[in-house]
Amino acid sequence: MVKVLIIEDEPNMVVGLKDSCEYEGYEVVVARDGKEGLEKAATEKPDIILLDVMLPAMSGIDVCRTLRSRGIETPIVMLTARSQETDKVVGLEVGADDYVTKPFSIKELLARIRAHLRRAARQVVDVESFTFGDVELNFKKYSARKDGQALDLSAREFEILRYLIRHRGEIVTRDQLLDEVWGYESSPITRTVDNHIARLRQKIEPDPSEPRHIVTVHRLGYRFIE
Amino acid sequence: MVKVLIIEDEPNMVVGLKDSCEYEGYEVVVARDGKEGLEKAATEKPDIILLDVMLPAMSGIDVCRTLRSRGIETPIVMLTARSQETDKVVGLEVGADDYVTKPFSIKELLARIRAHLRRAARQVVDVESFTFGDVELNFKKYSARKDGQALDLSAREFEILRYLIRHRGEIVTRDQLLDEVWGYESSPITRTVDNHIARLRQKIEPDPSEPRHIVTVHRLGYRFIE
DNA sequence: CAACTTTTTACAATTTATTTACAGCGTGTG
DNA sequence: CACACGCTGTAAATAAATTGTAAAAAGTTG
Repeated sequence: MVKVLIIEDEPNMVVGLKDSCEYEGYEVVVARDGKEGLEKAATEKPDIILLDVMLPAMSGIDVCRTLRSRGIETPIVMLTARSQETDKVVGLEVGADDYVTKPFSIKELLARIRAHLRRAARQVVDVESFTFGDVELNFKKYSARKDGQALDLSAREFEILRYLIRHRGEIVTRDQLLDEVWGYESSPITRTVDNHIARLRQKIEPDPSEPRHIVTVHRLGYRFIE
Repeated sequence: MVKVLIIEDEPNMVVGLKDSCEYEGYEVVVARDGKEGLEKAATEKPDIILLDVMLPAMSGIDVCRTLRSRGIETPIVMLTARSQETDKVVGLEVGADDYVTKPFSIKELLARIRAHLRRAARQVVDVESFTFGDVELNFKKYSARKDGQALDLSAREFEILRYLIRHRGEIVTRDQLLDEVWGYESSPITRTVDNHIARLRQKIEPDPSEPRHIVTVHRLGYRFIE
């Protein structure tokens, strides 16, 4: 069973989050301040942590930094009333995985939680490098080669490839990619994915006009084949 | 036999619902308040639940939320006198499958119940892959083979096959296919279905001019036979 | 600001879906 | 049994939806 640790002092917020998470079928543990949060993160071993930035005594930023410094790699979603960009940057720098600004829709938050849990679950079987055709990828170093030659891929391109490879053989929809690679909740009609795929094909396919690795499945999406 | 749990306190309503359901051939269990409802949902294992929003002590919303949080996935149809949109939204958010506002026609309610039961029944027998004759389908990967050879089916063709297979042995009308596969509400006269069936036969039948799997039932529709 | 990456836009190319048209079939009737 | 009439099969034409991709616009980064 999935366990969620909520570190939040504002009672109304706690109730709302707790109910939503329990409704989602998660087990919930609540901590009212940073100190308690640190303790419970260690003892309860939650699968994900929802962390308010504004806490009495010890700020969420500090809690997050401390957790990471202790080697705890549980996904952390930061919650805040402030919408300043700087906060977001600090939060992510300090090791949070996601950052949600109040007021947020519960639906969106739950979706993000699901995404993190999915990602975390998958990481176990994740590989550091992957080779197909004459392409060689190193996900840890973000480096790639084709025919032994250095190949220049952007961060986004790497993420797309990583996702496709994780799901190789399966059909991956554009929505799925937008959700998981871009982190978008709902997708307006956009051709972004197609464009990235096209560029990727130019880079990795032996013959981009006749893709062998990133195959399109009409009406459904794409499929990666080794 | 289909069992319906009615959670409702108003006696007249109970009688009306009970009679209608029994006339429809369902077995009926009644709970007079939320607490009793929760108990019976667990002990009686109904196939569907009709739940009044206005209940003494514990509201229908709470009952619904609790049921879902306990992992009970039985279809829930909420009944209410209020017609505010907000109620509806809350109801559906909290995990109800449908929402009917009083006064409602019994006929409509029964139709909705049937729809939910159909849907629920289908989910159980759903498969990831299916084999018949020398054809092998994988609905998850949207891949197909015939005689071991890759077979190219469009997304729509897959959906038609999926529907036929779910209802194998039964007669499936063109309207049914248009409704369920195409999502069309009402169907003007069209030969679309016939054309798709013809194309499917070309692809999957050993001898398309003498169909063995997708058989036409004159004046009624088609029937899938393994 | 300059170099780069990402996203949007626009339109062509491709694939799939639908309609049309007509031949042939099934069935009930005189 | 022939014949009418609605039902079905299906090729071909037409329409619609989906995808590829270049180029422009917007956004990022150092």
